[in-house]
Amino acid sequence: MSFRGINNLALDAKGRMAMPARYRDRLMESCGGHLVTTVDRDHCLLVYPLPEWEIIEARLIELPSLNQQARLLQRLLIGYATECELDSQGRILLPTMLREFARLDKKIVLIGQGKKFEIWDEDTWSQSQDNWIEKVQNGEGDLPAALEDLSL
Amino acid sequence: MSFRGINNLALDAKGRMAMPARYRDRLMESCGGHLVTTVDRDHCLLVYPLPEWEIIEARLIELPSLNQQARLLQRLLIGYATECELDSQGRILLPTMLREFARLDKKIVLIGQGKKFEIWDEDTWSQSQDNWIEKVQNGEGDLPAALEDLSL
DNA sequence: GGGAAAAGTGGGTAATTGTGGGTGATTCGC
DNA sequence: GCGAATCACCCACAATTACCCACTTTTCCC
Repeated sequence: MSFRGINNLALDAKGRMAMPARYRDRLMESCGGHLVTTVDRDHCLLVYPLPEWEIIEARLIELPSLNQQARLLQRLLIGYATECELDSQGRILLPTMLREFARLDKKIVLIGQGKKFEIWDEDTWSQSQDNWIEKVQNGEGDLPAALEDLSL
Repeated sequence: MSFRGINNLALDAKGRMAMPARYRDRLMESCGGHLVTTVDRDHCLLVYPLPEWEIIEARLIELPSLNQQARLLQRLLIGYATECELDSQGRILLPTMLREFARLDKKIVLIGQGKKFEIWDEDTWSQSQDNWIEKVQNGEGDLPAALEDLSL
């Protein structure tokens, strides 16, 4: 069972985000409301249920330490990873450092992405999106083999 | 058993679409009225029975996370994917964000496309159609291998 | 063609959800 | 040890959503 869907939300003055009600039950079941938030290369935030995060983290740690790319990934993802718990009203507090990293203003976008969520600043999201659609349509960039014969 | 046929429909003031009656029985059987709506690159919406969608989604999630193209596709398709249930009158509510994405006005077109449906804004639909026919006639664009030996 | 049934359309109400803010407790630094 | 800042919980309001009912139009059958 995976997370999907897009939500327009707002941060309150304290930097809290209300997790949409439709996800809450599932989150309480799968991780007791214990979440981990970290950053992504394209300046958005990632939110994992703790157990899922631990798998990812383990994989990251095992990456070859001498590889430059691997080290950068480790520093970003593990470095910024912060535990956040759902409060009694189903909100999580996003730490200041993470909000700054993703340049989150008041209006944000939360999207389900399978095992995780992504959080975007609304402006960043809509700007990037126009870009993507263009790119995807023009077929810019290399298609991984797995995509070549994807039938929707 | 696949969905086919084209339907001229209208959204009501709340953004709901009445699923044509001839599909309803089949939809109730195959997924209990549990549908998933998401977006497509050329600004229309896709509607899948939940089980069908889950297959697609699983494939998308397994794509390599470091590939740019794959991430874009995931964000669009999984990000926008929203569960919609047929209500007691056989309608589905299309979320505001999806309606905006596909620029749906009042008059829309619903097209059966095998395992899924496509929803277009009526104007977008008729314009695009003219475009395509022209392009196909002029033989613009490359044919992927799978199309080269397609026999109609 | 007339009647009945089904389908499409519209709207009201009540419950849920998202958002904002206040207050007390705790923690951290000085 | 004290003050300031932060954090967690509580309550309240506003907007949205889901559910329900009623009306109009079309279709199908007799």
